[in-house]
Amino acid sequence: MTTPKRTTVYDVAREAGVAASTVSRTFGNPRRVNAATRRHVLAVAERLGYHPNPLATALQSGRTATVAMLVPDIANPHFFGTIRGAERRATAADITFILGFTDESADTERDKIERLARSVDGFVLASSRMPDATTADLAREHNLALIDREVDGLPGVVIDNASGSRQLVDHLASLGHRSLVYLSGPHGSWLAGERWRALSAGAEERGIAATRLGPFPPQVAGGGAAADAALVSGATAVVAHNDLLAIGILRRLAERGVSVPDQLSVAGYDDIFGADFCVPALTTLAGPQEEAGRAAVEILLNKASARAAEDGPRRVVLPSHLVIRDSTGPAPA
Amino acid sequence: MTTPKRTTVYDVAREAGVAASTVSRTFGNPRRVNAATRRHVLAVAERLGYHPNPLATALQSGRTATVAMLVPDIANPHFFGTIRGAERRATAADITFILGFTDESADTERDKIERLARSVDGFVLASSRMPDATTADLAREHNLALIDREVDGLPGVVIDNASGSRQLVDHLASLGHRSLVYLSGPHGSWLAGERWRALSAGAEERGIAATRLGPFPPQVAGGGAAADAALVSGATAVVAHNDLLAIGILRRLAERGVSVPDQLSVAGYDDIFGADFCVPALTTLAGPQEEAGRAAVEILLNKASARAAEDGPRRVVLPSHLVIRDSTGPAPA
DNA sequence: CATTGCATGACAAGCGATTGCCAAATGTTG
DNA sequence: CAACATTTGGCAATCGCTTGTCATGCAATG
Repeated sequence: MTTPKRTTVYDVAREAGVAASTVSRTFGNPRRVNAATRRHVLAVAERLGYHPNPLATALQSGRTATVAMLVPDIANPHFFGTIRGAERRATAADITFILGFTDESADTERDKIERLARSVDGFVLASSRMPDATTADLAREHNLALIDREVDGLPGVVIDNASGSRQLVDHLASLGHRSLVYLSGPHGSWLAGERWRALSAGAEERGIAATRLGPFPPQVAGGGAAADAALVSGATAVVAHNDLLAIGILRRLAERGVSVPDQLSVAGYDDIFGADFCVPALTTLAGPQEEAGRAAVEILLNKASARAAEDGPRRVVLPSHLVIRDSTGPAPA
Repeated sequence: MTTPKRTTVYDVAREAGVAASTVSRTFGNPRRVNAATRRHVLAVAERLGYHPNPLATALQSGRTATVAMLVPDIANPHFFGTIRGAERRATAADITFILGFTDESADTERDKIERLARSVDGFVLASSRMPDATTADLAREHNLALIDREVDGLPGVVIDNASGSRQLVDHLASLGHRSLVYLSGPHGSWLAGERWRALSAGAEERGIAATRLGPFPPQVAGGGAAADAALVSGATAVVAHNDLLAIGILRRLAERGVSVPDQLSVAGYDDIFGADFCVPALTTLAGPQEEAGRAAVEILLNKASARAAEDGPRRVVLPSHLVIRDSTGPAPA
């Protein structure tokens, strides 16, 4: 169970006939040690089964070789890809990956950050629920990379919702729709604001009416109320805040005998697991989720190492693309 | 970004007029310090914004207050619940939660364990792919809790597949099916063996024929081959290794114009996200996923603290229940 | 009132690395 | 061959906290 006695730098040093510092440098700063010596030390280390103790390393150096990712809720398949991308990137760089859920709560988020502060080199905040000011404050003390969220001056990666939403509007417009309704996500959600902004701007351009309803909980369960609200609105197309909500809407519409897309078109965001096999299959805006997670960790890693050429926070915008399936169709006559 | 200077036990000690050890005990061993002193120290700590450095604590004490969970692949929604349950339980106990993916590889799994060994108090291994011997070896040096896997002498939690599979067989038998085929998961999968064992035993009892085909990759993409194989077998009911595979099968059958459940009944395991809204909605064996994750972490925590009353490895068996939906029906005449 | 027993708190030695500084060894150059 | 520039390796302090050991002061006991 518990290890009796681990081999340390000293064991290796003694066995190899060098100083402990040399062993340390062999691992952490190889160019400071002679190639031959290095090889020898590594061989001895190998033979003794030595691995540097990450805690001791972190304590002294301040580098923990660990990043933490905070996600609102794992119940949303949307985050799978992002989580996986982040984990993969971290692992590839020999970085330990900590995952936490914030239950959609800004307080929990903040709390977890404080709690983990000393144990990690940085945080990936996915769809953070914290207000701008709080986030900016935290960024002063911690290394942050945001996903799907923009805060002035902070680095991060977003999936291009603006142009994606335009595509969505164009798609609907081309099908003859003259009015659409956006069923909004959580109140404080940056993404919801962003999407609505793009949607309404696009709608105006195309000369079609756009209204916003909500907020609705961005879950399948939120679909009931959302669908009913959409029906009352009289619009011929609904754009849901995300696929979870859209799927819930499809269900409710089926229950109420509203035919999709004949009577009403429905679209979502994220292209989550299941979006292709619900009925009808969902038209949705897809983005490179995994890439987003990867890029966010990348940002963290870069900031940690070369803080050179830092001409501003690193911002990454990833392209989105519209996946047209069966839930959208010509506007009813 | 980087903290300039953190407050330490010494700062607090000086400010509070006590020894550093007293401050330390105030946090780690409260009963060793006078209530009044304790209150005072805590107040000072609060005022100074002091939090013990988890790394330093871990380095000295050997307790890291961290657990790691290793999961084959996050692409399978099946694991969401388990991950979430584990994270919740850990967080509730003020334990940091590390998540890693093993890509269905025993080597990766083993490697990650070695790598994290010093940084965590224990591992939750979900659907571990490692052979029994390896697992037992590792358990000698590390604190393990298995999920959905049984290895002699090791603690863990499983969802009762045996009785669940019986329920499944009974359900099919009662619908008049006289032959079923099990489309098996990965070759080395303990779960696959377990399910087949229970399925075939149950089938024999009910006097119906059971065959096993595969292995198939336990993913939606594996469904094509699986469905075709099932059709050739001539059985009237197929039981897929998991819902992912089952959903893939449903798709393929739809493509081929085979009507489910009229011509063929299909069932899966796990009751994953989407199992209720695929077409037809999937009959599947559901289990308390979240509870499993929670229980596994619990085991780890108990082992770490009270290693008393240890009359054997702790084993938890969680009940499963059959969710009957539309993908199973009367056997064709 | 002297004695014994406890509960507290202080000291100091680690836990296992990293790293600034300096000395020795090596190689280069005139 | 002397003089100097570079490497390379070693010493020792340090990161922030835990914990065994021991001294102290107090209350309880006879």
